[in-house]
This record gives sequence, C-alpha cells and structure tokens, in this order.
Amino acid sequence: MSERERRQVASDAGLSKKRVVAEAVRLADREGVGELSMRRLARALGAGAMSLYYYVANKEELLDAMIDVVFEEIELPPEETDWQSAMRRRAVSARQVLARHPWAIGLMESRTSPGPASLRHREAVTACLRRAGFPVLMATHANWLLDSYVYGFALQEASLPFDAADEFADMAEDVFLPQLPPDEFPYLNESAAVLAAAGYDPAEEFTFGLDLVLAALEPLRVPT
Amino acid sequence: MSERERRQVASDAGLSKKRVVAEAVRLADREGVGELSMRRLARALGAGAMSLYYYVANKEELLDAMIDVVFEEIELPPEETDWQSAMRRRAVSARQVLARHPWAIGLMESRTSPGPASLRHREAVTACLRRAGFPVLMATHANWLLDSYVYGFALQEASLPFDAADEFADMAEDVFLPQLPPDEFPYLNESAAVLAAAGYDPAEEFTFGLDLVLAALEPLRVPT
DNA sequence: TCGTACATCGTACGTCGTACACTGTACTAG
DNA sequence: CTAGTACAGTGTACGACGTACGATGTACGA
Repeated sequence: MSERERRQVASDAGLSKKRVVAEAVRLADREGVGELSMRRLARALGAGAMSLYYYVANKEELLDAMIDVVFEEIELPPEETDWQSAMRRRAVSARQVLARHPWAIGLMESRTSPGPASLRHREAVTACLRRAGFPVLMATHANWLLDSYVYGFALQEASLPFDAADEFADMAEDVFLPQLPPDEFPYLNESAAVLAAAGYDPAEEFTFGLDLVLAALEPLRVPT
Repeated sequence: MSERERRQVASDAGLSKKRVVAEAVRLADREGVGELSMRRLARALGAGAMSLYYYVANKEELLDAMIDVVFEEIELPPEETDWQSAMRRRAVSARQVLARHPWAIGLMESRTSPGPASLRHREAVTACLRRAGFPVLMATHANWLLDSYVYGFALQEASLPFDAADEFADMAEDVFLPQLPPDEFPYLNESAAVLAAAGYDPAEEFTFGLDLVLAALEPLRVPT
C-alpha cells in the first residue's frame, strides 16, 4: 500500500476527493450553499485553499460531486415488492434526503450532465417500472411524473419558512396572517386558519399526493 | 408632473425599480443568473453600480423582485370555465414562463417569503379550487400536488442539456448513448433508443402528466 | 543518488457585494 | 430670493471570492 493510498483511506489526516466533497456537503447543510467557498471549505479541512484543486478541477466539479453524493443517499427501489410499494419507498427516501440537503435542489437546475449515482438511480427506477409491466413510453411518463412530484415537493418544502410541523402553528399566526389582508386574500386566510388549527406535517402532505400519483399511474401498466 | 415622476415613467433615461428589475431579468435570461452582478446590471443600464442601491436595498431584494416579476407573467386561472380547464391553462402558462426564466426555479429554494404576485397567484388558484367544490384541506392537497408537479417538471426541464424537441435526437445519439454502457444501463438504453426514434417534446410530456394529476384530483371534490 | 510524480501551499489578479462619503439638482418654506 | 432639504446618482475602498501560476517538500523507482 503506497503512501498515497494510505492517505486516501485515512480519516483524520490527508485529503482525498471523498473527504473534500463530504466536508463540502456538511458545510452546505449547516450554513447553506451560499456560504460554501473554497477558502472556508479548506479551513474546515485544515488545509490551504489551493490544496483542494488537487482533487477537484474547479468549484463546478465540486458541486457536481456534491449532487452525486446526495443521489447516493437516496434508497433504490427494493426489488422484492410490488411496484407501488417500491416507488413509494424510494420517493419517501428521496424527499427525506432532499429535505436534509435543501441546497441540492437549487443546484440541479444549473448543472446539466447527470453523475453516475444519478444514472444508477434512474436505471433502477426504470427497471422497476418496466418489470411491473409499463411499456417503454409509459415508463418514461411515469418517471417524469414521479420525479417532478418529488423534486417539486422538495423545492416547495425547502422554501417554507419553518422547519418542523410543530413550528407551523406559531409561524401561521405570527407571520402569515398579519401579511394577508382578509379582504384581499379570503381563501388564503381560510386555509391558514384551518391548517393552523389542524396542524401541518410535510411528510403526510407528501405521501397523500404521492399515493394519488401512484394510483393514477396504475392504469398505464400492462399487468404481467 | 414632477421631474421625479417624469423620470419614473420615461423609458430611455432615469432609473426606477421597475427598470432595474426588468433589466436584471433580461440579463439573467440571456446570460444566466450566475452572470448577473450589480456592476454588470448597472453597466447594462448605463449607470454606476452604486446607483442601483437607491432602488434596491441589496442584491437579495433584487432577486426577490425578479421572482415576483416571473410570477406576474404566469396566467391566473380563468374564472369562466370548469376547474380542470382553468388549472390546465395556468399550469401550462407556468411551465412556459419557467422555461423562459429557468433561473427562477433555482432561486425559489433560497428565498422564503413570497412576494405579492406570488400571493395573488396562490389566492386565485385556491379560489378556483374552493369554488369547484374542493373542501379546504383537499384544496390544500391539490395546491401542493399541482405546484409540485409544475415546479418539479420545470426543474427537470431546465436541467436538460438541450433546448428544443428537435435537438433531442442528435443529443441522444451524441451524448447519452456513448455514456451509457448497455450492460450496466439496459433500461436507460432502451428508453433512449425509443425516444430518439419517436422524438420528444417537453410540452407534450408536461400535459400528459398534468392530465393524469387533474383526473386524480377530481374525486377529492364535492360537486356543487 | 537522482529524477520524477505526488501533495500542498503562498502569492497575486480580477471580480464580487456593498459601506461610506460625496456630489449636483429640484423643490419648498420663509 | 434664499436657505435648507430631499432626491438621484457617483467614486472610492474593503474584505471576500474563484483560481492561474509557480514554488515547495516529500516519497519512491531506477
């Protein structure tokens, strides 16, 4: 084992692409992607700024690698169950992961070529759908619909001004309602009032819409 | 009419918040939001960089205002038709607008408080759903599902490496297939092959999923 | 022992957002 | 008519950014 290899494995000393990207993800999670700079990242790793460029060609490549790490965290659809359960599991996992790394959503828009983890993920999802009896074109439609829902939901969730369900009630009273003149926004007031009373949980909201989508896709399938 | 008012209206001379924000949107459309800097924006307006700060507190506020301009461009659901047609119209409009301003999607993630146009939009959509007989909670679900689909689709569309339907075939052959070893990604290869042959149009893909979603929402309604 | 590849760093350049102090002009009050 | 004030815009400067470039020391094969 060469010195180089030893360092790539070591966790407490010596840099590596893995370590650099992992720390970048941690930093973005903690402080937001806007606060992620090469200098700050290097400081967090106890290194000089320019050392990072040995492992990453430029910041763009670092961001691409970060996105791929996020995709790696998303569960692949399990193969042993029916397609709806499999898709539900992977969608729920995707939402959780994207809620953990909200910066990832905003990053996707700007980078065009998918990383290896993203490709593996899409292959697994397509495989699941095809094996469940979706014709090629219908599998494509299902892929777009499901991914649109997952990403769009995560995007909306990321732009909510509160973090957990129990913060919603306070938030609704303190922030939303005062901003919404009842005569101009009667329906939004109605909504806010009902939601503040009933409580609000993004996870439940997600599965509700997800199940609607899954049920809507069922007829596109040619049962095997 | 005071000199100040004259200037706010004039289009060729004198700045105004409207003009500043409009030029910022144009710049972001043309060159991407990453290329939008206060200095470049000022140069495009024939002004000094610091002049912009008379109309905008800081860059964050500029970005918020840009997002609100985008929401203003989206058609509100028409009131004279059935709810599905109304929702379809506004969803199609939203997708078109977001395709025209792809940077807007990535921006939404980071800013939490909705602007006035965004609120007006949401109010109109909620009103349409409530009047169509959706109970309050079901209208909320419908709102989330529809917006998730629209935003998520726009997000995916923005990260496509080609711009129009007719570019897809070339793109598929030149870029996708060489990157996808058939033994590792059999299903993605199958997909790419079929899509390259059949052609691919994002607008059609969008309405396909949209109609599925609308149909899935119908049963949540209590017919009036 | 020497050369080469590896891993890291310091310096420097141009650009960024924006704080601050400054101008000139238009309008208003006395 | 004048003095003061609000408006609209500017120039300079500071600290942070991404990164090109070149220098450094160290490990290892010849």
